[in-house]
Amino acid sequence: MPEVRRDAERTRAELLAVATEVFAEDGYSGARVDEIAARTRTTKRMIYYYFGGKEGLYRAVLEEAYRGIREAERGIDVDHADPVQAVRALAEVTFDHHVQHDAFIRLVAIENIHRGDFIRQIDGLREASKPAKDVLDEILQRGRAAGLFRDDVEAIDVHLVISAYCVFQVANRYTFGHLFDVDMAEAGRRAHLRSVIGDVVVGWLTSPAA
Amino acid sequence: MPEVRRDAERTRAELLAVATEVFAEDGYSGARVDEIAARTRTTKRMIYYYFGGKEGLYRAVLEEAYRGIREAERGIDVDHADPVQAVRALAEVTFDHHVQHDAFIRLVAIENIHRGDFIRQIDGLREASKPAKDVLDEILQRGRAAGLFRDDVEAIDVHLVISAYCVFQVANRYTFGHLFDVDMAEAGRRAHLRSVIGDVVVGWLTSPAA
Amino acid sequence: MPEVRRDAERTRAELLAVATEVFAEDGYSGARVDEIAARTRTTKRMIYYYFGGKEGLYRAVLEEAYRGIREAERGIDVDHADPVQAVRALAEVTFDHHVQHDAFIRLVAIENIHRGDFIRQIDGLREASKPAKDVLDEILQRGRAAGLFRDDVEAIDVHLVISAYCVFQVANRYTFGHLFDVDMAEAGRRAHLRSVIGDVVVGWLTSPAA
Amino acid sequence: MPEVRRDAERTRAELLAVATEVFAEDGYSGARVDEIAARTRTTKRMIYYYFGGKEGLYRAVLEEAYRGIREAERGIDVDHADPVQAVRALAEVTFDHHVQHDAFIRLVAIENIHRGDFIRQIDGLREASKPAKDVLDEILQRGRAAGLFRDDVEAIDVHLVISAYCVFQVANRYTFGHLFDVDMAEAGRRAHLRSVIGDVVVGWLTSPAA
DNA sequence: CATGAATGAGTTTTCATTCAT
DNA sequence: AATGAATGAAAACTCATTCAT
Repeated sequence: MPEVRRDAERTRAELLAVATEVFAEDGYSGARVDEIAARTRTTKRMIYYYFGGKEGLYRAVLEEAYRGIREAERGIDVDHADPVQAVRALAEVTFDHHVQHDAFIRLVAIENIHRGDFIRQIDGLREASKPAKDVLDEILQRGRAAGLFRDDVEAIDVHLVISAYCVFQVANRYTFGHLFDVDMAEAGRRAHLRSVIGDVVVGWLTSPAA
Repeated sequence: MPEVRRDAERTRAELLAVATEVFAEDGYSGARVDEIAARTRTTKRMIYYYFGGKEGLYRAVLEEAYRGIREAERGIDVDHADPVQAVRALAEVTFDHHVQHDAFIRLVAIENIHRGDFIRQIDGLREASKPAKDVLDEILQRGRAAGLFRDDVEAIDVHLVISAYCVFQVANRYTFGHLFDVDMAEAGRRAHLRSVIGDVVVGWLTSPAA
Repeated sequence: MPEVRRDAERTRAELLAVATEVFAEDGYSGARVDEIAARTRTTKRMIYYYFGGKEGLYRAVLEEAYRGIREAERGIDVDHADPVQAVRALAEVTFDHHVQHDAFIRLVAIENIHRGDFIRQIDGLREASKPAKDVLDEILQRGRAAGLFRDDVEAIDVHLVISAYCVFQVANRYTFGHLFDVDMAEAGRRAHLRSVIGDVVVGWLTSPAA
Repeated sequence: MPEVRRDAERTRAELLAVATEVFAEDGYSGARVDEIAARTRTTKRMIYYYFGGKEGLYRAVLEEAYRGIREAERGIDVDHADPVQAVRALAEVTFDHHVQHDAFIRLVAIENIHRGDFIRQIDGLREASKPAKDVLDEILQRGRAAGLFRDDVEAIDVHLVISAYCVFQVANRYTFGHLFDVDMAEAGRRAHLRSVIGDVVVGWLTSPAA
């Protein structure tokens, strides 16, 4: 394996890692190509060499971030026999996952500000997102079959409820925290927040259908 | 009545209105002072005259936006005798409210990217946010007293669940919609989404305490 | 006497006083019309009304400052019978005068940066400057007649030596003080500096002609 | 030897040279970044690249100017055996030096208008200024030892007297020249002015102590 | 692959001055 | 005589990108 090649990979990876931080921190427009390069062992020129420019770098960051997240999600395994326990565990694990991936959530918020213009250009992302829903699907089916869950709720809706809660509690913690004078990141409060989403989903799913 | 004074107000207001649009559209860094001025009957110079600069203008936009939203919220009135009906109505009205104030939600997302640096500098916002929680408080108390609601849930948590759902469904609709191939803004889907948050909250609150 | 007229005078005088401070502080280019107006009870518009603009105001400031200084100088009276005592007294009084009129000296420095462009436009200044030399002339004549002073020194040269020393010690005190690590404005140092110029002039004048 | 590197030096040096002229001519506030760039083979952008901004450029100009002057001063050599001749020569050489460095003196005046704010930020300037005093110290000591000079005069005071005269005669020549109707730069006048400072210092130092 | 220098178009900000009343 | 609002030209500064080596 040519060592040059390896350096190239390393350079690319370093650029990507730093760019992820900077874009997550300052947004697309707020991020500075100069700053990204400066935090690296390489020079600005390499951004153009490897990624074609600022936009290409941002796209690469977004893609890499989604891939990393999906990878991490695959590690999530919720094989409780009891569907109620399973869905609560899934909610909690999702919660933890979001807390741990603050930078990713910021990138997603930024991408939404841009109306998803860049994410649409990334291939294969949709496929990678399927498993998230499939796991839920399976739990819901078991729950319904056991007469534990109401039968008018679809996996995508449950996923939406869980995602919304988990994302919001990280992404909007500054404004929400300020307005209601709570520190959303403080340990005790976090534990409480974590328990709430489980209660919400279980309470909802186990209530009688409308 | 001095007409001069009124022109000043008009200039200021126009600047603020246009700036709200532009900041919501492009973010703080992405917004261009030139563009804001160009969409106005005045010149760039007036931004500095009235707001001191780009940052001052952004701050004024944020403040004005929050004030407008709180004002609108005060119009929300949910006086159902039945607590269950009341909380569902509140969730749905909140949902509608968010759908209607897309620009505001974008501003809030932008402000969270900036870690709430500017919102903290605006006085009196916290006070204005209190009513939102108070309305819920009252409904919950009635629900608990009637033995309809579980008694281990606080108003702030309900508010969080509702807000998270309503905000997410607007703010993250581009990425979520893309990944799961749904148009979050399409009428039928919107109606469904609207009914879900009611189900979630009612199901949760009427389920047995943990 | 119409009161309006009096207010006008007061406004003009206030503008002039503030402008003197600001120009002396920041130089011609560095001074801000807005700042001058803001420190006044009137508005910017009055600067244009009374002085035609920034330049006119500066010219008025310069003229007024020179007039004030010449006025003050006329109060200087050195009628010692002894020419040696007289010239020393004059040097010391001049020293004190400069120390007291820091702002004026700054204005003169500023005007010299502008190569005296504005001072040349002020009429009658030359006439007002004559007395300064005349006083010296008289002392020198008495000193020469008494055989105390060398006879190859002219009043203008003595005036130059005294002025140079007195002005420099005020005007250049920041750079000179910094480079040689002394505080030129400290009381003890000031007293010493004051005595030096007397020694210099007396020593020079009483030394044998070349 | 990389020619690229040399271009960088050339660009920097050219910028500095032109900036020196422009700042000396128009003062800090009066100088225009655009004008400096225009007189150069590079663009305005390079000022920010190399000096960070207008202020950084001004600071660099000031530092460079002082260094150049001190360098030139080191060339001044006054090794007359006779202390009287030596001190007169020093005064005259200093006079010539000031006449030749008009731009530097203007910069110093400008810096004093700014109360020495920038000079204080330049390291090592104090050290570089020491030799000026040391040369005088040595001459004075020899003069006192030979019984030629009064023994109550310190080197710093002599330096002040000489500097004040030489600087004033250049820096304030416009106002002084106008008020007393003399052309301070005319050759005959210059020669006379030059002889005066020698007379002053020698007369002073050789006069009896107070 | 790598790098420091350079660039031009754009972006924010400032300022003396004038207008309408 | 006075005032707040408004202006346009100019000034400082920034940024993504490219060049020469």
